[in-house]
Parts: sequence; C-alpha cells; structure tokens
Amino acid sequence: MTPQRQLVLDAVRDLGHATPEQICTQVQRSAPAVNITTIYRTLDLMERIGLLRHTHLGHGAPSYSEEKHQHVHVVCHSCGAVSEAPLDLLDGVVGRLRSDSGFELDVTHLALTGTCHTCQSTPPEDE
Amino acid sequence: MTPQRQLVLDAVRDLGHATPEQICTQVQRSAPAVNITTIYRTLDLMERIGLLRHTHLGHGAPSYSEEKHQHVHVVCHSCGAVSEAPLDLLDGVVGRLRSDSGFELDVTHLALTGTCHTCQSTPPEDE
DNA sequence: ATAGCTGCAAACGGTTTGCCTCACA
DNA sequence: TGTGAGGCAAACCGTTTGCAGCTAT
Repeated sequence: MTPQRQLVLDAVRDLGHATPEQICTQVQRSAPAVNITTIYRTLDLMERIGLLRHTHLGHGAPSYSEEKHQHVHVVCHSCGAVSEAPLDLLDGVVGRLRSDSGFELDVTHLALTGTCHTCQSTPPEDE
Repeated sequence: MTPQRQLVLDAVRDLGHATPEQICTQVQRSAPAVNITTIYRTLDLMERIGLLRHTHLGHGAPSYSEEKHQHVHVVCHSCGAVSEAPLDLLDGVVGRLRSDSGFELDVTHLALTGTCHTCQSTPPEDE
C-alpha cells in the first residue's frame, strides 16, 4: 500500500461516490503531483481485489464507492439527481431472472433511470 | 426529411439496435460521403421528436433503436451478451418507486447487468 | 539486480463544436 | 435572400498505453 493508494482510498471514503476525476481533484489537494493515471490504475486494482466497486450512473464517468456501500441507484435523466434505494427493491426481478434463465443480476452496478417527481412538471431535457 | 436522414432511419430499422458508429458504416455502404457528425445530429433530432430512442448497454457507445421497439435489456458483463426481457419484468419496481417517491421509471433506457448462466462457471472478466 | 509503482506524454474511442458551403423555400 | 442541413477539421472528455525513472527490496 503506497502513499498514493492510501490517498485514493481515503478520497473515495471521504467522497462516498465519486468519478475518477473528482477523486483525482480530492487527492491532489494533499498531493498535487499525483497523476490521474495513478488514480485509474489504483481504482482498477482496488476493484479487482474487492475493496471498491463502480456504478454507471448512465451518462458520463462511472462512480466509485466502497464495496460495502451497496444500494440501488435511481437517477433522474432530467435533473441528474441520484437517489439510493434499498437493495431489496429488485429482489423480485432478481428471482425471476434467476429462475427463468439462470441470470445472476448485479443490482448495484447499474442505475435505474427515469424522471423524478419534481421534473415531471418541468419540460424534459433528456439525458 | 433529407436523403441522409432517411438513410439513417433505414439503417436503424435494418440493424434493430446499433451504435452511431455501426449506423454510420451501414449508411456509408450506400452513401460513402455521409459524415458521422450527420449521424449524431440526426439521431439526436429523431430522438427529440420521438422516432428513436437510445439505451445504455453499460460499457461503450449507446445503442439506438426505434421508439416502438421497447423492452428491458439484460447484459452479461462477463461475455457482453445482451438479451431482451419483457417490459413487465419491472412492473413491480415501477409501481413501488411511483408510490414511494413519485419517480417515473424508464425501463427501456437502462440495461440490467449481471452474469449470465454460461459465464457463472467461467472466471469473470468484469466489464 | 529486480520487480513494481509512478509520472508523463501520447494515443485512443466516442462525441461535440465551429465554421464555411450549399441547396432550397 | 435567408434559414437550415451537411461536410470537414479540430476540440473535447474520459480512459488507456508505452516508456523511462525511481524505490524498495
């Protein structure tokens, strides 16, 4: 565990959810020389050893968080707001896919998208 | 409706699901001068007027298809296989989110990810 | 000596932008 | 004659690669 790696891990913990770019900015506050390449390499490494995970929120860069920080993400493609739903929200779907086709759903890796309550009155802007 | 736009629409219909790049290749088979910029602009336009839609399959470029061609996509992040599930798969989730928080889920815009039956024996490769 | 980690710069895929030209109402 | 569509090149964001230098065995 090098200093850079510790900083990346700390940044992810501090930020909760963050894109590689955001993590980089955070790390560079205490160590400006750290390169974004290192961020990517470290995130990749930590994901492989099961320390971190990433979620695609739909649009741009993926969002990294700690492995244990698990829930289903629901994002509004009008305003971009991300909310978190309990893991069991998709239990029914998981069971159905498993028995129908043996497919093992990873409910934390995807985000569900749609339109949030407040944006339904507002004209949509799309993702 | 210009010739280029017609070609783009035809290409999407022929291909069923396709990335902008694939659509471009298809269009250029009959009209080599068509630029990828035009593809993007046309896809964007047709999406705004409700002719087409796009779905994020997780990793790279989004996949465009006709608006009426609706279903839930389930992709294996080990082998990349994409399968289609009936729209009502997520009915329960849709209802729950609607009554809990007024969130209107768009079940066609996301893909569900996980591991397919055949890949569960194979060592995972991740997305 | 050796392996592994880092930084840097360059390449990459996918997408958007600006600008200039053209066709057509 | 002016508005919009298309082509081209350049910029863009997010990410990966190759390479060289450093560090800690």
